[in-house]
Amino acid sequence: MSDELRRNMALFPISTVMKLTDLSARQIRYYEQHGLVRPARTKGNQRLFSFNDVERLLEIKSLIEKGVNIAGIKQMLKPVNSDSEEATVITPQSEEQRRKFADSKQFRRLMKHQMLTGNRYNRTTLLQGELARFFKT
DNA sequence: TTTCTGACA
DNA sequence: TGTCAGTA
Repeated sequence: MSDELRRNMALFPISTVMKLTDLSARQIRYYEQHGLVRPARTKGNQRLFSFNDVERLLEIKSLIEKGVNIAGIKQMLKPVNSDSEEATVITPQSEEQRRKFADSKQFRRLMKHQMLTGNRYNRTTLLQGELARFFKT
């Protein structure tokens, strides 16, 4: 399984993303409305976020904290699809499979990998810190 | 129980 | 952005 694929796997429900990003569900949905992120959906219409989505949300968060408005962020984070989403939107395996995976050893490895590796630009990402915090407590 | 959309403040 | 309503 390629890194690209792993980063684009839709795995987290909004509750997990809230903890990871420290954003409210209201904010996350609001940013989605404005096209800042494109989480996948389950058959039940529930949002499923990927590592890429979470990372994007963290970038958005930092930008908001710096006083940048939605319009400004839209221009800075333009390509919502070109280099990541859509083409790879992995899918929502069945709910059972997803939940099972989210608690598996493989998942732990994935998380660890994300913490150590970071994104494809070999740059330390905000997500790494969030991930570490998420697993310590 | 959790999440979703829409709406009001 | 928070929060409430009515669903799925």
